[in-house]
Amino acid sequence: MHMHHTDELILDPICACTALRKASRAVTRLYDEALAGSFMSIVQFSVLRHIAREGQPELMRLAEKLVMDRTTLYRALKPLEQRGWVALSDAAGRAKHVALTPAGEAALRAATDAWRGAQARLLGSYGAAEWARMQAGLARLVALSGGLSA
Amino acid sequence: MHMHHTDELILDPICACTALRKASRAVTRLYDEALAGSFMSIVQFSVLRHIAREGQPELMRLAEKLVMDRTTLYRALKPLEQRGWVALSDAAGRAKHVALTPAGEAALRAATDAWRGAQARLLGSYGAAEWARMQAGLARLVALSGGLSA
DNA sequence: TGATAATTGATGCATATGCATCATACCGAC
DNA sequence: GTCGGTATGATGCATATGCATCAATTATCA
Repeated sequence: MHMHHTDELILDPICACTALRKASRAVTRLYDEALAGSFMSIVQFSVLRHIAREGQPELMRLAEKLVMDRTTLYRALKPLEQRGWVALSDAAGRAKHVALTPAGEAALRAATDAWRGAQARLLGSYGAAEWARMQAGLARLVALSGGLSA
Repeated sequence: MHMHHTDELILDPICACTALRKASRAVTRLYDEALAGSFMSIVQFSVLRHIAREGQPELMRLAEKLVMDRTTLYRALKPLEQRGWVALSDAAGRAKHVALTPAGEAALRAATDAWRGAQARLLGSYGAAEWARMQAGLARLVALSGGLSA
């Protein structure tokens, strides 16, 4: 049997992070395709949806919920603000809040149909029960990672 | 009970893509921290590891294995090439191959220790058996997404 | 063989991602 | 009230991500 001279490098098991990132990329592609007609990415959809869910969250609180770096969120909000989908409070010196505008609500509502289609297709194939377990596992990974890194 | 006027937007279940991306970000942070001393990110580690595993893969083949867009991989390789960790064949007109250089092998070997630590910490907390199931599910999501999107 | 299709690499564009850093504002201890 | 620590937002930097597009090359088939 042929052996590479780097074989000792590949005896370790699959990288958990890499496996997650691969799945994340593959599924992101699927959802982005579904949302293309709604003129937003799944990332933007996710941000809008979290804002809708939270009401008028502080930026930091929103970043935590999204498991995003602060600065990543701040800049992700800019195109949404430019399109008039979200509005930032500029309370001087205090934590800013972000809220959906009516246009943002309309955009989110319209995109939700496309999103629901992608979600149904994927989870219909994957299996709802299996997905429930996966979802719980993913949430646990987030919690664990927070504890292990911070 | 207080109701937001956007309540009808948030009745849908959790977004599978968003859940994956959150976990991906959280775990990426963990692994990037662990690899910081090795002067590479988990993405770069992942690319190097796949090259080691494949030998001298064609760029396209490598991108598929990594579930990456072609162009993302091409550009991810540039800093690795500049550091002398990988070498690209420039066979005129034909598919290029990429291979680890001795320096690349050394860097990968050195980083593998740090990686193994992060992996052990995370999976030790998460549970090896549960992780095996998660890993199988992630692979299935990749396969399903490929089928559903292409 | 010659036209056409598929593959591959490269680049422009836009956004995503997170770290380090800075400035400001807030808060708690004293 | 002041000082020091913390929280928050902003920005520079580097890389990640993927789409659209173009050029060149290879494969296919009539």
